Amino acid sequence: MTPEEVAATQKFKVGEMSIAARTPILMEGANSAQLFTVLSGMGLRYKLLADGSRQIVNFVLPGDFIGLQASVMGEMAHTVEASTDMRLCVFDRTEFWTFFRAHPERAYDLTWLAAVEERFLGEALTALGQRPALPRIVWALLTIWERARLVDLTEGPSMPFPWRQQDLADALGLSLVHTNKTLARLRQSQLLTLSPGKLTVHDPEALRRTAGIEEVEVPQRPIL
Amino acid sequence: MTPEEVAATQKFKVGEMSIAARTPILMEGANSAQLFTVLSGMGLRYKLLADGSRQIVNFVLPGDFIGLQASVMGEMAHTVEASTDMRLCVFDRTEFWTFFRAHPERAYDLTWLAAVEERFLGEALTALGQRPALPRIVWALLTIWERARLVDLTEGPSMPFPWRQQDLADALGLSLVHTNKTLARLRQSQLLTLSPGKLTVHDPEALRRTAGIEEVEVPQRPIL
DNA sequence: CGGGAAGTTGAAGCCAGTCAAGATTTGTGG
DNA sequence: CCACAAATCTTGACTGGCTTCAACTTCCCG
Repeated sequence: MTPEEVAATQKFKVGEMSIAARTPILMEGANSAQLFTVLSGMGLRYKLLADGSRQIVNFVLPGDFIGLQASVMGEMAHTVEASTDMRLCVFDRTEFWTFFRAHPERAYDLTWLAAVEERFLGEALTALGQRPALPRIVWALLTIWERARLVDLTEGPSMPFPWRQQDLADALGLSLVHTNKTLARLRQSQLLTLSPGKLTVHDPEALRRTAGIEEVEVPQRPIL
Repeated sequence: MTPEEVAATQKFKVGEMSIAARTPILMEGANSAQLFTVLSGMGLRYKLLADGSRQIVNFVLPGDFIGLQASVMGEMAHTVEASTDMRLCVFDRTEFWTFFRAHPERAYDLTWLAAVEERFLGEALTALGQRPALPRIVWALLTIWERARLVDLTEGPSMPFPWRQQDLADALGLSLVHTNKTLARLRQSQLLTLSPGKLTVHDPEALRRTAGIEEVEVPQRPIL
């Protein structure tokens, strides 16, 4: 961005906002007047079904954009919830589109962000549809870990992991019990350790090989 | 669109193109100079894995937009292939962005299309992650059927279905055998008939109930 | 220190995968 | 127009990865 663009973007930032852990940010079906960029903290996107089951659609990290669906389609297709305390950059929806009409490059970035999410969901779908439990879990954790690296959340091989095993299970379409047992196997193989609050990836290369994963490529993306 | 907008859009249409059934339109990893809107015919989006398995990411119907990922991220994350003969409206990528800078409303539409795809993939992920085989198949077929209705491909309760059972299986993460047996059960229950080339939905309401699906809502979306 | 949430582990059962063979349809060359 | 081959669909039998059920342990936090 040029300095002028940054200034213009700043002008449309309504403010910042703190959210406590375990609090919903946007609910499924909501048509919020606000949009957010995550400044810090982590969260979850999920859908709830009538029978009480839950599908976690993605994990939310700093830099993520929240509320695009509501802006463009009129309502969110999933709920977004804070897993840790979060700080959000708040934009106003109406101003937002005014801003975009004036800055087509930002519209391009927005489309880019949507395309990145689409791409990720395609990969997630492939993991759920085609991979057995162990490679599926490896794929998910490696992907989160790579994303965390890009936003500097890692300390060497480790990163904060504020999610429960139940969350991971709900993301991957596995039962909690099987998820737990598979994580135990991974821990014993010394390739990866998931302990409460912390994920450590000891050998990404070996993990990729044992799980038959070609590569975990997190695409470059713009930040608003 | 206003008449002027239609005219401007027409100007950036490079031409039309016919594609034979079973021909790839855009390959995974490709960075095409062209974008397409489907005028007629049906296709598939899919990803291939190293072990030879295949995940079908979506079914392609008239009105669908192809090539957004390559435009914005530099490469396609999946392959798009024609299942029937198709006619495509061709746009040039470079001109395209020029056009969009001049017409922000079209940029809005593009983002909308990306958001619709993101929403669909979230629902597909939920189906694969949370639903057993029978409701999963019902969800997929009802969704395709509703989409087909919106573009007037249905004749009463029926629609052309150019895909094999193997395609459906690869879309839903099920084996061909189990897909076949589940389809047989649905046929016997008189709710739905899938025969080669033709899908007939006899009782959408009852299907939704037996499959525990709240509603199949295909969001409104712009067409370029 | 007590209670609730999260993590762990074992046992039993089932949904869906795999293997295998046959039936049906489609396409094609003689 | 027929005959053969290839692709797709169908069905049965067996197997196994994952789910469910259940109990126990560990970790927090008030």
